[in-house]
Amino acid sequence: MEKYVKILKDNNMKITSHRINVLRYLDKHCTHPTADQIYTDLKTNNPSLSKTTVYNALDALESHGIIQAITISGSELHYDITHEMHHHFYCKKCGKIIDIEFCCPNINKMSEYGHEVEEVHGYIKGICKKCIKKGS
Amino acid sequence: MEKYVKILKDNNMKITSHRINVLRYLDKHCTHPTADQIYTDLKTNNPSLSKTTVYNALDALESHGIIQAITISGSELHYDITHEMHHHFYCKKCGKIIDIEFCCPNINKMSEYGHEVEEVHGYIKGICKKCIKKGS
DNA sequence: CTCGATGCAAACTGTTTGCATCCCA
DNA sequence: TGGGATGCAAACAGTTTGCATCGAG
Repeated sequence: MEKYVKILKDNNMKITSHRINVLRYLDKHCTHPTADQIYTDLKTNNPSLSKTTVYNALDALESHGIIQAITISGSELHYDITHEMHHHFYCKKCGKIIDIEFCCPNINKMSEYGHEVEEVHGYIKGICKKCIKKGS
Repeated sequence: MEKYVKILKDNNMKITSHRINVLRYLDKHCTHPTADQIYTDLKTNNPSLSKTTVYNALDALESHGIIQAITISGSELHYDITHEMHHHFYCKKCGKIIDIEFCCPNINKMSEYGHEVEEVHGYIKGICKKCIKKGS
């Protein structure tokens, strides 16, 4: 059984080819794509695909905690497969999102506040290495 | 000279009453308001105020680093006066944004990556204390 | 007097909704 | 076969843009 089928099955989600494709796309691309990027890329091999379906699939996957929405850009959502905690760097110039491998040890302190923590996002914004080089 | 006038002057920004009002609003309200909330509240005492002006003022203040846009909700921008580094908790139920007083000691590690860091945002999402109580 | 700030309306973008049809379980 | 998934179009929300007018410096 394919890896993605298993993930869907384990989460009691109906198995559809679109969901598998979206999931595989996010697994294979570490670019933190937007719904539109996923839609455009998948549509080339699957012309009947609708953008609504991509939104539906992303919502379903997110609500099961399989993927996460990244709100770093402020204008559109980017998506990431949920795995070990890591942070993100957002380049204000080229818009690229880069994985940052450390994470904050103070997160455990959150329990002191009495809120129920479901997600932790570390967003660092600035100018990326490449754009600095280009700019100078 | 009023505090807010000084801030604008120090940043070589033209002093206008709208900008002062937006700045004062953000200083007095720790609610991380959206552009629309600021607009609605300021409009009651200043009926001729336009939403475009609020957007312009927020953009100008942000580009000078006086305020920061918070992208935690994913659907609309919230604003915060820039002061000591702190993080934010977002309640998925009531939508409230709550200040979190700690910040991550690993931020200094960012220099290792070669990117130029301008902003650091720590976003924690879940269910807030009040909503937990209400829910049970 | 000049250039940036303002206000209005229209445009734009990403996302959501309504509803008929389709297809997995 | 039933209920959730799909696809299309229209609706929506937040933000941006164009442009004429206003007002701070």
